[in-house]
Amino acid sequence: MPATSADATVRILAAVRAIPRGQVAGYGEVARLAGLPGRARLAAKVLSQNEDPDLPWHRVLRSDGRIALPEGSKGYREQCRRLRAEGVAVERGRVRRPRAVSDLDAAVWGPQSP
DNA sequence: GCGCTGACGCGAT
DNA sequence: CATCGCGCCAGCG
Repeated sequence: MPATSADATVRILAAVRAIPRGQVAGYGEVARLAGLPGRARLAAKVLSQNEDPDLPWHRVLRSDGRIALPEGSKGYREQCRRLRAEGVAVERGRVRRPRAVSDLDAAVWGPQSP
């Protein structure tokens, strides 16, 4: 577990960066992959504060596949746009999961990591 | 130290 | 399948 909130932030950002292009993950998933089970809200907070344009924050959604940002907001439209640009199908503010997120475990922890 | 707030999650209805 | 309610965790005034 992270000793400081700064560590947690770094871990969460790392987990987000680990999401493969064209795939999506829930806030809870991201937090879990970051080694912070149950801190979905923290993951959301971190993303809301983030300013890095290279960070694939748009690949993070609610557990039900719904876009978390308020519909019609700037960020909402931006997220839709970026997702579609990656070939992700977005319908009625929701994302059709192209694939399972289970692959992320290997992407983050590695195939041989405990 | 306390209460409010939020880019959340999940079971119940 | 769409909603509602309650629980959770951190940040902030």
